[in-house]
Amino acid sequence: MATSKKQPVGHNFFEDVYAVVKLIPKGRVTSYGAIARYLGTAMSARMVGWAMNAAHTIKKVPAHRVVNSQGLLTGKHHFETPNAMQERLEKEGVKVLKDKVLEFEKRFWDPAKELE
DNA sequence: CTAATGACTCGAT
DNA sequence: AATCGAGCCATTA
Repeated sequence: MATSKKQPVGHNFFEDVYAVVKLIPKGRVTSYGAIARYLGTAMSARMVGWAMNAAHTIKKVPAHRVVNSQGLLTGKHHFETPNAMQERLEKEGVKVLKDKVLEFEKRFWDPAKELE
């Protein structure tokens, strides 16, 4: 039991990103670059976004809490519906106006600092 | 192997 | 404010 290896998810890279995203407190958001810096030099902001693309397939990651450095919901087009991302954020207490997180700096959750 | 792409970011124009 | 270019690195063709 539980000795199954060769999981379809053989990429550690993605799991690292998922782990951080899952740790984002409810009502908070973070950016791709922040996650990238926390994971290290082997990571780049683009890769985080790329990992999220796979994450949406798995659907176990609160990708709606990840936005770009401007607080814009850049990935909303990758959700089931373009509104899904905003709806979920508002549902958690994060106000979004025109695809942008309000009080982004206050909502911003930096893993490099919070997990320090 | 090379080339192109991407849910990014920053600085310059 | 808007646009462009370069850096970034994994994934795919």
